[in-house]
Amino acid sequence: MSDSTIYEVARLAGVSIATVSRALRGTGPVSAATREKVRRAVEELRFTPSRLGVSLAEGRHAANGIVFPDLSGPYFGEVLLGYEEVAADLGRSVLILSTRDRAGVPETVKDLATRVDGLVVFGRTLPDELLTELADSGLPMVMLAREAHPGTEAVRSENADSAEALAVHLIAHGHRAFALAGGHDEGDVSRRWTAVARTLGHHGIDVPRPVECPYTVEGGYEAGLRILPGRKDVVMCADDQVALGVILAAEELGLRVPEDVAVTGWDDIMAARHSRPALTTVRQPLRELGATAARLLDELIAGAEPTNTTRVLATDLVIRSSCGVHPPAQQEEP
Amino acid sequence: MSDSTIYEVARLAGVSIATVSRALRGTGPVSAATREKVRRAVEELRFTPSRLGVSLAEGRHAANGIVFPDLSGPYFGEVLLGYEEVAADLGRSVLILSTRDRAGVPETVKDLATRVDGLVVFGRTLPDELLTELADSGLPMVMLAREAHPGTEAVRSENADSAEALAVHLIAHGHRAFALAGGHDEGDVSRRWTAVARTLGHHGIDVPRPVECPYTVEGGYEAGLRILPGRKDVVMCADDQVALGVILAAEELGLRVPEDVAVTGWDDIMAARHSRPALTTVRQPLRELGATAARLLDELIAGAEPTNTTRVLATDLVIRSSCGVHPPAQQEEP
DNA sequence: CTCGCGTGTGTAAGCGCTTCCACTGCCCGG
DNA sequence: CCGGGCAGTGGAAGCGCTTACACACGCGAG
Repeated sequence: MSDSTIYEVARLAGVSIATVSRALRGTGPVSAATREKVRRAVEELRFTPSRLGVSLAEGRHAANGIVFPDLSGPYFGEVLLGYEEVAADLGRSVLILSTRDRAGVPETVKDLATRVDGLVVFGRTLPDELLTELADSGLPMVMLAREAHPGTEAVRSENADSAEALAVHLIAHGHRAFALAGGHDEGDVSRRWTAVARTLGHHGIDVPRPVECPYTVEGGYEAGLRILPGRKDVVMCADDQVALGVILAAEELGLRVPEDVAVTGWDDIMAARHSRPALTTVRQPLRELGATAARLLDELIAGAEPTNTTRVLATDLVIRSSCGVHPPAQQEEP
Repeated sequence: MSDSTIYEVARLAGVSIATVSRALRGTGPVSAATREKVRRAVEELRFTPSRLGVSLAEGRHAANGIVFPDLSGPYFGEVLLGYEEVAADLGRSVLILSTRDRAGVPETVKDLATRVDGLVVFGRTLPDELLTELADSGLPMVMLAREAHPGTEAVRSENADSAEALAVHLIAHGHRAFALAGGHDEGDVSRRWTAVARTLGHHGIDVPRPVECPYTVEGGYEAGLRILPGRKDVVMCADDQVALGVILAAEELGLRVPEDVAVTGWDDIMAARHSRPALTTVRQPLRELGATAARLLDELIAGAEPTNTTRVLATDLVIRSSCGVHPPAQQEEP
């Protein structure tokens, strides 16, 4: 971009750069005649102020960052969508960083931090020391899908109550032999499994140990192959992708869902609605999660003090057919 | 971010800022003792160079932008994933901009352009004049999922041959009454429909006019309700989401897929594999599309001259059950 | 006829960095 | 014993902008 600079505009308009700046931003008084001269010069040179110069002088970037572990699957895309939308409305650009397993993440994140006015960080994407270091440096930060770290805000969706409601529904179906698919040390999921365990306990049902697996269809498939030969009534999965994988495994093993084994997911991704059997799951307000994070971050950037508080967004239990047979009236449109 | 500056590091280390810079970047000679003093000062102050200062001095941003119409649905997320991955490996940050229907897009894009070294633009997201203006200003640009605009590179996936292969397959199934769901003025899709029309023509089959609809499940559902009462054998859809919607509409109308009507998609999103019937579709290498764009852009930024060339990536015809009944051997794992 | 003030404009000081250029020692070959 | 060269370092310009401050001018009030 060999763009023209404010100096060339000033020269062409026959004024000083200060006047050009004032005319363009509407700060300070500028006579109508001058304003017009500047306007013409800007047009002729196709001048757009360099963001670098502006940011350096203003001391702000007008940009936000967001850090997530991976962009695959529908989950992060949806959240990002809500985030970008609000950020754009607030006049801020969005920088994304997907950490995956990549090495050198701390350096990359610190570099990102010098490009933005604030950062949204997903779940356990970054080590706690790094979060502390960033927060201590005064960088506004919002945590997503986890509890607030000291010096930040946070937003996640509800876990325990929904998990309990789902478990209760499954018990009402008559299911007694439960299995859990998907690792459990991560914040959100462990919260759900804890609630499920409590509920099962209340009903005198054996509490299974979660079978760890990656949160992908393949991961669910592998987990399903390990779990299903154990003659379970129902497999509760950490998310919808895992559930889809478990259903695939069930098919492979000649088991019918939900007649032989029920399966539930979490998130309500698009495929959950279209799969057969359609997936019983818990809908998270993904876009709203992103949008809320963007708004919280904006408040912090505007100067609000971090409250170390976690907002909790409500979820919806979505009953479809994968959890057992329902009387028609009870079923949602598939 | 009240970060420390290179001046504070220099003072603490007892050297000049020039030396600090050289020590940190490894340009120019620095004695081991000095290097160590600088290292310690950097550590103590937790110094990370301001990207703003670096970029302004270097005259480059080490960042790429990407502009797409919308982030909803799996399509863009996957492409973005491939793009971000390669960009990150090349040491570049990624700025995203989703235009949606928002007003003031040209201004926003121009602002974005001053934050990056190069831009990837999706399909027909931006008006041609704007593309020309950006290209003329010397901004390296890569077009995605469309033909190259003058002064740019482009990458898309193959359309005509795959569309023909799909049509041939459907004809072999015995289908004769074709319908097309999904608008057709957009580049990629119109290319496919043209190829389908040619193929049908060769076989003496009536060429239907595409029924316009948004590329969403809802759009497909609406289109399906309009199309299906017309007693068609097969509905070819602009993408998988539309196809899923048409299947929903078929169900609503009491039609069985594929026995009463066959349905095909395009893209091979996750839901295509898990829906029942599983969707016959054409797999686009979405991540590879993004990755290729990132690499092309990097070459342009490195100084390569734009060739106005369009790379075409190969697709895969994915035969599943929504297009008709196959002998078991012919079917892909669902 | 002044003084004071508001309007309109220019000058210049940063913002945080990179890098060209100049300078100081010191070592080594002649 | 001397000059050339080089390792090591600092000074300062410059990247493109915003804005505090200074200044000039014209006007109405005293």
